[in-house]
Amino acid sequence: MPARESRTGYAVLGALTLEPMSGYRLRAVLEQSVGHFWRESYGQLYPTLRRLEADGLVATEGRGRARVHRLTEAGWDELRAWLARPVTGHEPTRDELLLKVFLGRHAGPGVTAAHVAARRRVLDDLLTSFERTEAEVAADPSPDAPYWRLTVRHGIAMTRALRDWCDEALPTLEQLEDR
Amino acid sequence: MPARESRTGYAVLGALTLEPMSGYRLRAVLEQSVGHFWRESYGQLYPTLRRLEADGLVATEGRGRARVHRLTEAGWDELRAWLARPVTGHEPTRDELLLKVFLGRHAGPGVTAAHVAARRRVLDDLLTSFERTEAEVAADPSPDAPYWRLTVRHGIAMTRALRDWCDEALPTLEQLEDR
DNA sequence: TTTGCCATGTAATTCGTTACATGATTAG
DNA sequence: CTAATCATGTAACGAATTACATGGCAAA
Repeated sequence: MPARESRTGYAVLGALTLEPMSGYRLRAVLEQSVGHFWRESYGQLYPTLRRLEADGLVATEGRGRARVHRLTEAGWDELRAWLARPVTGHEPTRDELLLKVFLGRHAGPGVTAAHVAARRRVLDDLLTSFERTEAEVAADPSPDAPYWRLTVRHGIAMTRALRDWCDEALPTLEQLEDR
Repeated sequence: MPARESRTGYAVLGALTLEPMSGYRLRAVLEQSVGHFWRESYGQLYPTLRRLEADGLVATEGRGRARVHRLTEAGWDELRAWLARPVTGHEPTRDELLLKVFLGRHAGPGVTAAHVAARRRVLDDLLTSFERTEAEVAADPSPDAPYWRLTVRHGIAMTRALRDWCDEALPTLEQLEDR
């Protein structure tokens, strides 16, 4: 049994607070807005939409290109109830890079450092991307924008910390291999 | 199809580099050493051990309380080959707290701040625990210890960054609700 | 002798991705 | 007309957790 009830359902309900939209659009919106800490695939999305509709939390209107899903009153209630519930779990995410660092002594010379360097390389780009996003959100007059901004700042903080860790770890690794 | 080949198998092989041990002990060792970024349950562990043995990567010796699993030469080779392969994926972990923050405007007053405060509360304890661990690892003469230490420092860096983010987010949230 | 830890495992269930398959609509 | 995008979905697969079930051994 999974520790978590269907979180995908709540991500969907959450995205539909923005406006009614198609499943396809939903995926794109999720990717652009919460993509840096939450990702959904079609294989999850469509079955979830049907389940939500069966439960009366989402209603589907129109057909063809004009087909959209929207939150029902029950959907809003369910979402608000979920928002009020304590955050469950705090599960450590499995980090493959860290596992390889942990076992680094058994790797060939330079191998682990290369992994860290590879990770390091993407972080600056990620950071500028976050910073551009923050500027956009800061200029967004939507009443949601301040909340969105907090999540972006979270991304910035974590990315910076990770970058600094890489910069600290790389010399250490090189030094370890001098022997 | 999962993006990742069985990472559990490599975690098991990795833990067995320390010494031959039972599945039960394996679980405990994993929890204590890499538990902050990697967690395995018995439901994964035992089937994985059998699979590894069937593949000739692990050999099982003794029986009863004296039963232990150890790495074979093939197991060492497989582990080293995996260590050398680039880290796959960089998947953003689904963060339920962030999703609730993102949707914070739709929550009742104080609700989102309470979630952040709850998270904040555990971080100091976590941090002191990490710092104690770091001191232990720093004093550990094992040739593995410097690598272990890097992963602990990663935990410290991330925890501090998260704590600082909470401290920044809380006043913002309170201010948002003044309206 | 009974409590607790060591030890191994299974069953049910959910989560989630990837690859595949199909078709409508729209812009060039 | 044709390529790209919008749109919906299914099938196969594997990862992973939780709860359950069982038993030996050792110490108090």
